[in-house]
Amino acid sequence: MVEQARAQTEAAPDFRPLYAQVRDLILRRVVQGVWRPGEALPSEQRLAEEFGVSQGTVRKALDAMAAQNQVVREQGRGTFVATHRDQRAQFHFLHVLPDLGGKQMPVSRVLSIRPATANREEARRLGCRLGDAVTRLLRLRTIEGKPVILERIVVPTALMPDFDLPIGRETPEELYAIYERRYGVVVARAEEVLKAVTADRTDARHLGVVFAAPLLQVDRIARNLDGITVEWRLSRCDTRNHHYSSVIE
Amino acid sequence: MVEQARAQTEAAPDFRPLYAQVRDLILRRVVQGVWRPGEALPSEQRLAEEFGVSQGTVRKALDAMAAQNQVVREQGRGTFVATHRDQRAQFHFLHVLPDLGGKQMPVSRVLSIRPATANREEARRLGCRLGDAVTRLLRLRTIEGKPVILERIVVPTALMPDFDLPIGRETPEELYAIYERRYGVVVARAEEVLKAVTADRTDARHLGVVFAAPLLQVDRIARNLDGITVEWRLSRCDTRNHHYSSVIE
DNA sequence: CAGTGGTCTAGACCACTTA
DNA sequence: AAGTGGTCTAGACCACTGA
Repeated sequence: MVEQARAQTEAAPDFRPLYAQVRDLILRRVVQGVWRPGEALPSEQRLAEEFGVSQGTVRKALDAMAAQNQVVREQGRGTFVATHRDQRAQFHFLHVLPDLGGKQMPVSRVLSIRPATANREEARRLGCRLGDAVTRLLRLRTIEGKPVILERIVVPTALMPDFDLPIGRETPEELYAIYERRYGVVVARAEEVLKAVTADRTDARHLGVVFAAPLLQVDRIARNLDGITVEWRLSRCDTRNHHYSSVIE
Repeated sequence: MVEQARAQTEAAPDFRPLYAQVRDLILRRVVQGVWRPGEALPSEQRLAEEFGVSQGTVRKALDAMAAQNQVVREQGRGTFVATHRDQRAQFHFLHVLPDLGGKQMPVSRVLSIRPATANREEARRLGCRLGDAVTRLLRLRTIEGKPVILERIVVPTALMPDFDLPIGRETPEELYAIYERRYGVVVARAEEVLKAVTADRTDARHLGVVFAAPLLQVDRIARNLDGITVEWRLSRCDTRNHHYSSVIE
């Protein structure tokens, strides 16, 4: 197995546990698009034969991946590459919910979308160079008819060329599902920084709050399976009737 | 094993996987204080013999518990009941951090502490009856010398009788470590609801912000291993130079 | 029915800690 | 050296899915 790993990854002996090596080999193939989101992986037995390890070792690798939402396992059916086009994943990155009433997907409308070049802050946050091509997006999300979240989104053109969306109309698909379908870019992880801020004129107009009203700001960096930054998103939320939900366990 | 489980839990056949039954048996003993926080559990082999299952099944149960931070496993040493008196656990429930500069434990000072009876809201949040005895606590936390978090904390007297703390002085120990040491109450899980609010007079005075300044409010319900609510905490944070950090993966 | 993942077992060897 | 958890294997049987 170590030999096989070497053959595929370029020398460099690897003394980590076999299951960790197997996990990374599978992950690499997912990143390369050998198996696309939503598709089935080969069975544990086939993977074990291919990698020259026991089925139990493959199982441990896949269980670890399932724990990180990288694959989904279904008894009797198989193991599938995680996808945002899937009910399961819909709410994983959505933490803003109504105070009363259950989970419900917000309705999203694009206010503006246009190509630009990364300013200093965008370059820093996206990990690209100053002046690199990006797409800037302003989006309003409403929950149960009420405007709740105003989002300023920046994506690097290098990863998502010619990114465009219809303006004004309801966007039928989740943004991360669109990244995935159009570009094969899979958001696997996000880091969020939350602060309380005051509404500026733009916030106030779109969210229907008074100027300087308190808003919850969510600053999110989204990364793919490789850890590459694929989006910077700055959301401002009216939390009078909604909240950000977090569980620690 | 199913028979043994029955013998210990009172009839009721259990068709769940063995490892899940083993996990719950171990969890119950931890809740009952058979093994106290920080203490070592018997080895996998001993537990396997006692429960009449294989070592692999006990391992799967303990691995699942370790994944939920209920136990800590150390190669060559043993498996230990999780404790808040432990560097590892210190930051698990602390999500408010300085924007610049690494993690650092806040300094906590009690402003007031007094017994009371649960009002309607407290009873609802704590899951106790209106008028039940509680202890109310007002606490200020400073990070790098700056006041950052003002906390209103309510704990049920039923779980933590005669709860008291010195006022004004720096509290040397974490509150959850105190719950654990004094009462054997282990906080295992918390649900947080975040909103942006405006500072009232009390907030403004203690946090050094102007009246109506935007603050991040963190409303937390803390539960023990059994899911019993052990604390309601309403924190208001000045997020001008600090933030609430959240990772989604 | 064949094929998949889920559970459970038994045993081997390794890495690490403690004495 | 003895005891612990960590890794890896092999094989059995079960529960579930879909043709």
